[in-house]
Parts: sequence; C-alpha cells; structure tokens
Amino acid sequence: MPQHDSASAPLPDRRLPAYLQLRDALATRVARGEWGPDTALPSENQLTAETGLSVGTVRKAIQTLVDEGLLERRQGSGTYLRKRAFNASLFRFFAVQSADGEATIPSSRIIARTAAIAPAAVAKILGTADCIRLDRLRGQSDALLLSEEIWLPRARFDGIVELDESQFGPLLYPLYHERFNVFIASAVDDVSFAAASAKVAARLGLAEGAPTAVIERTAFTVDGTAVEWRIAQGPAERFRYRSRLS
Amino acid sequence: MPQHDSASAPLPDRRLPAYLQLRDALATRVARGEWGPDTALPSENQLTAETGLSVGTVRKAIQTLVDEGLLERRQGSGTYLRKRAFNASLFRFFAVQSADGEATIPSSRIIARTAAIAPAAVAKILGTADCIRLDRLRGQSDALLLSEEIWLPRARFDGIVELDESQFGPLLYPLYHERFNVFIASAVDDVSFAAASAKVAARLGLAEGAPTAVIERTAFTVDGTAVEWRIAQGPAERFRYRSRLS
DNA sequence: CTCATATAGTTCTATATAGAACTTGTTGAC
DNA sequence: GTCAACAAGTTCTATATAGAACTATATGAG
Repeated sequence: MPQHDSASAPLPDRRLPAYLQLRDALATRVARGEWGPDTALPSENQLTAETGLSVGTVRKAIQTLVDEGLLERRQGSGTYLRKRAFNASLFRFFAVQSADGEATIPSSRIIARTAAIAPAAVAKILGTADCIRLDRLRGQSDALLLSEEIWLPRARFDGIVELDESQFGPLLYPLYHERFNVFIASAVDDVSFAAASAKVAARLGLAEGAPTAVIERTAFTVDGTAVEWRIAQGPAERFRYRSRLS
Repeated sequence: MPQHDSASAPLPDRRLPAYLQLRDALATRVARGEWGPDTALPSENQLTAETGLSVGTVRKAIQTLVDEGLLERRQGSGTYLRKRAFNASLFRFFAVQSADGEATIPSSRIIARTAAIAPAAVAKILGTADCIRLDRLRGQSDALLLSEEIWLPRARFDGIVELDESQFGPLLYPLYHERFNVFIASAVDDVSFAAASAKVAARLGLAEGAPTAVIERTAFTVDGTAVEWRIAQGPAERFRYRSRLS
C-alpha cells in the first residue's frame, strides 16, 4: 500500500453523515500533528463557526473521537489529545518485584540503531522494506526482563539513528510524536510462547531453550497505517497479562 | 460482601444526572432478566412516556449502555441485549489446526460436577465459600486443548449439579442466562505461563512439567458482582492471544 | 403462492436553545 | 504577598422538534 505524504488531505466522503465527516477531518488534523499534547483543540463554539454545523453535531463528532480513545475532554477547560495509557503497558505485563510494589518503569537501554532491510513479513506490515532497526534491553542489570527488536519505516523516522542518546527516554511514543510528528493511536499485541534462541538467551542471561513469553506489537496512526512493528521477549515465569473483556 | 436478593431494587442516586439514573435503572432491569436475548427493550418513545424525560436524554442513557457493551441497537427494529462475543473467546486463544481454518468451537466435555468448599482465594472473589465446582475438558480426544476448573456460587446456581447433561452446550454463558437468570456482562482474564502439574499433564496428555498457558478468568454481572471464577490450562505451543489496545 | 406496495414503528441525523457545572485567569481588598 | 471575588470561556445536561433512514408486518394484485 503506497504511503501518501501528509500534505495530501483526503476528501471527506459526502455520503457520510456530517458528524462523521467532521470526525474524519479532525482525525487527520490530529494525525498531522496540528495540536501538541497540551494545547487545546478548537472549542465547540469555534468549530460550529468554522463548519456551520450546530453544536449538537459538533459535540457528536468529538464524542466519537473520545470513544475511540483519541481525544479527552476536560470540563471547563477544553478538548485535548489523550495521553496514551499503553505507553507503559508492554512493560506492565511483567511482574516487577520492586520492594515498594510500585509499577515503576525500569531503565531501558538502546543497544543498537541501524538502517536495515526489513524481513518480508515486517516489510509487508509497514509497507516498505526500507527501515530502521532498534534493539533495546529493559530491566535492571541483575534482572533483565525484556529484549526488544523494533522496526520503523525510514521515511517517517529519518534521523533517529543519528539522534543523541540523551533524547531517548524510557518510552518511545512521546519521542515519535515530538521529534517525528508520528502520533500512535492504537496497537495490536500478539502474545505467544517460545523457547529462547541462543541470541535472546544470551541477552537476557537465560539458558538457551528457556521458556519465554513473546509479544509482537504493531502500532498504528489515527488513519490506520502501521508505523511500528516490534517483537519483545522475556522470561515466561515473570510474565503476567491482564485483559478486560466486555 | 453480602448478596442481595434480586428483588431488592437499588434506589437511584438523585444527585446523579437523569440520564445516568435511567442508565442504572435499565442496567438493573437487564440484570434481573426482564428481557430475553431476542426480545426488544422498550422503545425510546415508550421510555420517554414512562420516565417523563425527553428523547435526547433517553437516547443518551441507552447509548451509554451500548458503549459499555451491554446493549445493541438495530435501526428500524429496536434495542436488544448484546450477544456476548467473548463466549468463545477463551477458546479462540488456542490456534486450532482445523483443515478449513475455521474458528470452530471444539467439543467440550464436563467430567465432574460437585458442590464443594471453594479455596480461600476463590471464596473471596465470589463472596462465598459455598460453591459448585465444574471440571471440563475441551478439544478432540486426540488433541486436548484445555483443562478447565470452574467455580460458581451455589446460591445462584443451585440445581446445576443435577441438571441433565444434554442441557450443557459447548458454551456456558447462554446456559447461565436461560436457566439461572445470570447474565454475564464483563470479564477479566489473567494470562500467565506455568509448568503442568501431574494432574493437568495427565488430563491433557502432556508430560509433567511441560509448559502450559494459564488463563484465570473472573466473570461479572452488570452490577459488578463476580459470579464465576475459572482457571483454564493448555499446551503453551498452541497458545496465541491477540489484544487490541487503544 | 409470489411479489410489490403501503404502513406503522423504530432508530438515526440535525438543528436550536437554555442554563448548570467547572476551569482558568484577572482584579481588587486587605 | 495572600486570599476572595469576579468574569470569561469551556464542557455538560436537558429539552423540544423535524425529518430521514431503516425494519417488519400487513395488505392486495396477479
């Protein structure tokens, strides 16, 4: 699937109801990075003036995006980008035996950054083989919890290889947004089980063939294009995943 | 926590907005089993007449329940109980190598039904130790996939031990609803990995200590009381779990 | 029986309006 | 400087209304 430049604005589908057209328009403006994490979106009144729609319709459009998890409304203040709760969630899956019982985000260390040709399966997901690969290790040095391999399309993340190491915090998604204008809106995790390969075992300090949990994640922007694929692996005994069904 | 009889109607909190009071009222009526899976709830017009509220407010109350996954609206037809998609989801986690690739629900066999005292942890969740225990095996006889142990509070499920075996289909939640007026509205799964105990290994035809995926589930009614706890275990190599984050 | 048409009932979209509830910044009293 | 009061701006609740879109049933023609 070809990647459009973000400048090409998709035309709204006139057959759709007005509130959905407005929803789409707002979503693309969000994806384009028009508003930062702490700047309010236009108010209901401003949007009614801009669009000529009624407040009710504008509210419905915004509410749709809130339900989809993209926006967040604060009464009396405004409408903002929602802070993504799943930033730390990949980590949350591993029970960290911190003494205080807090859900601390342990240190993470990027151990490699290179431009590389993505494997076919990854290239298919990301839409290109021209990629950047990050390798990351998480956990204390005496208790390594997660070995990660992260693939990004080079077109969107050019310059991340040369970026100063101090710019990398424990979480990547804020960096994506601030430095590369890429706003992660949703993700899909695939959890499975596998024996540790020699390489992974060495990294995590496990025996080869030791049981590990594997998490494969694909992350998407608002418009549904995949912009990150990663595979993470950690010791199975420490793994614990909670999921709410409804 | 003491279990109320379903006859005691909780009073609506007057401090709450009207649409939330109506939401709560409808939720308790649903939990009470007032409407079956295929009978429509009262229409918007009927509800406005009953309550004296405006259509907009009534719509908002219903929409809230739709967002919570409890109801389902069909334009031109009516509002209905939502068919629970996670009935089969516990099973979906195991990749079934059926030739056609279909997500078939394999046969399930109840191998034991007894009244029993629940372990402390389970009793705490269910609010009582006076329970019924079901043991179930799923999968073909040549490829057993899941060994389940299910705990139910006896007060709500009295008679399930004596129930004719033919009444048990492959899914339990429809049975809960139709026979015992218990409508499962949400659930929480906890996934982890563990070595197979001697007993589980024997049941599944695995070697003792073989890696298995463990799913612990607590299921809730609309009002948030836990009415089922189960632990399921299956071979780790066959396990695959998909989760959507947003 | 089969098919098209009408009809009543339902949800869905959209507008207009009013005031309540809440947040944020400013102004003024002390 | 500190605190209270005010004011402007925002989202939230609630009502009222109109017509469109869709579904299910009944009716009638052939």
